[in-house]
Amino acid sequence: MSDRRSGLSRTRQVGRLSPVRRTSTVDLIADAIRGAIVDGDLPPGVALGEAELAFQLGVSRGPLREAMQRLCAEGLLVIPRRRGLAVRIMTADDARDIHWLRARIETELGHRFLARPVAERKEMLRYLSAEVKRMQRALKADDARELGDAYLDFHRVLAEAGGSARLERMMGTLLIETRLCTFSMYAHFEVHRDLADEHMAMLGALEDGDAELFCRLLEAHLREEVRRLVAEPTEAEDLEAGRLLAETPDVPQPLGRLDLSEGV
Amino acid sequence: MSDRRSGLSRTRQVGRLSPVRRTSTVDLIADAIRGAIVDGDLPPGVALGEAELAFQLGVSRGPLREAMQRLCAEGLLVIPRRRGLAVRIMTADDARDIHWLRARIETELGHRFLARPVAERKEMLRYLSAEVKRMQRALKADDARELGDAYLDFHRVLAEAGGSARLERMMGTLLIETRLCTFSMYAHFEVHRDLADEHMAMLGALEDGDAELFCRLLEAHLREEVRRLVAEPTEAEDLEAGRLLAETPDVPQPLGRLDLSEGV
DNA sequence: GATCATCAGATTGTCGACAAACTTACATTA
DNA sequence: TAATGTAAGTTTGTCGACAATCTGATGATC
Repeated sequence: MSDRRSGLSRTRQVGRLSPVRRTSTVDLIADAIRGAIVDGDLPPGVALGEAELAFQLGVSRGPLREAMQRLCAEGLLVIPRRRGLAVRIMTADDARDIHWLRARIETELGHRFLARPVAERKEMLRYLSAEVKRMQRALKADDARELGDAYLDFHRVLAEAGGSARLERMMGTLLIETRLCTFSMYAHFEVHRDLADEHMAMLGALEDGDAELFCRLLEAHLREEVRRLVAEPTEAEDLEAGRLLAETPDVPQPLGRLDLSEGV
Repeated sequence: MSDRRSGLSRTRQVGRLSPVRRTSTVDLIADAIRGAIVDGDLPPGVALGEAELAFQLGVSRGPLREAMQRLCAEGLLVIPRRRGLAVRIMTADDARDIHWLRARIETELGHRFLARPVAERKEMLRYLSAEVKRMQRALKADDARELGDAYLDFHRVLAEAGGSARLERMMGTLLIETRLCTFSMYAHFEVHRDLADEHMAMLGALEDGDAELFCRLLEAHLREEVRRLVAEPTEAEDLEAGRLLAETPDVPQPLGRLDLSEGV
């Protein structure tokens, strides 16, 4: 079977060359849009035209539509027939669902984390600690956006600890959806003063190897997060999926700095 | 805000009309391919050309490529650069991962199921019971394919009990991946004689409202399933992602009955 | 005055075509 | 004989264009 790799298999392989990561245009576009969503440059519910978006990204409509389908499968975009696309608006039910799922997944991630060898754990703890410090700095600077980014990255690191690509992907999507909840409810970044402290406590539990405490803290945090989200009733709340685009302003908004730097 | 729905909001709404489900071509294609994967018409790892596939489906390459991206996001397809597409080959690690995730999700589904009102539960129990009977019939007839389908449907019904679209979608993908595991390891449908009995027991636990027993039975079943899958070492096992397509025969195989009946 | 029909405008869904990239096979050379 | 260089062939990635469809508004009718 392996004689197919004729030339290579008999040649001595020196060093350890990792395979080149060649990303397709569709990947680039999907990442750009995903990033724009996370950054808040594409607010939920705003109707976007394909042609306009494709022009801004510097690609034609073909690859853009392919990327749209991928993001739609992730649940980040809605594609109403013949109405372009729009970032999905999260409802209170979505918020509950997302945070409930995250609780189930992340508590398990905590267990998986603590099941790893100490060396790996130490390295990850460094990363986690760095993110907590980032939260603290952002809090001092009153930088809601930076705070939110550090928050997402903290949980992303946690997701990596699971050692399952499938799980990591799920968490990645859930985290973006989490932010979409914020945007859908508040329409802007929001500072929570106790966020850093909560995560400092979680980090401590992981350092101490106390799985149960970690789970308790995490679930409390997520519950609190949901409470904050659904307590504040906004216009987004009573939007149903069906008339998702009804509220969008007629003037197509400028998209902010959407850029696909190296694409063509 | 609601005055946008001018004509309708003032008209008396008779009966309960559910919104028309207008499926796009991309949806149709994605469903067709998904179905072909589940039916085993598209075996894992076989390289497929876009043009050929598009022709068989009676569509052009544009929509097909969009559908490909969606299925790729679901983890069912791999799209190597400039090599067309192929159904993903599941490894032993994948099998473990999938079944582990299913255990986490489905035990929770059991709890959610038992938390529902009795009336709803009864109806779902009928569906579940029907699937178990289907398994028994298939077992008598030695129909591996029918058995497998009933198995998937049983767990699909369970997924619906969760009341979370997000969770249902995850489970849907995981179930297809489960079948992909079978195809990847055995390359054909496989009859397990105790499948019906195992599910009969689970059904009984749900009828009795015994959540703990249900979870125990379910986890035992999934563990057993993994054992069966990884115990049988096949050529698919030692295939790594990188040379996924290396083994594909040079003759592009006929795709079986891939059909998009109503598409154009 | 409200409802319905008609029409123009704009946008999407789909297709066909071209060029670039990759694979495979063959010839050449050490 | 094995490895390298070259070339042809095939397939993808991308783009531009056309037609079908939907939206929104205007005008006619009861």
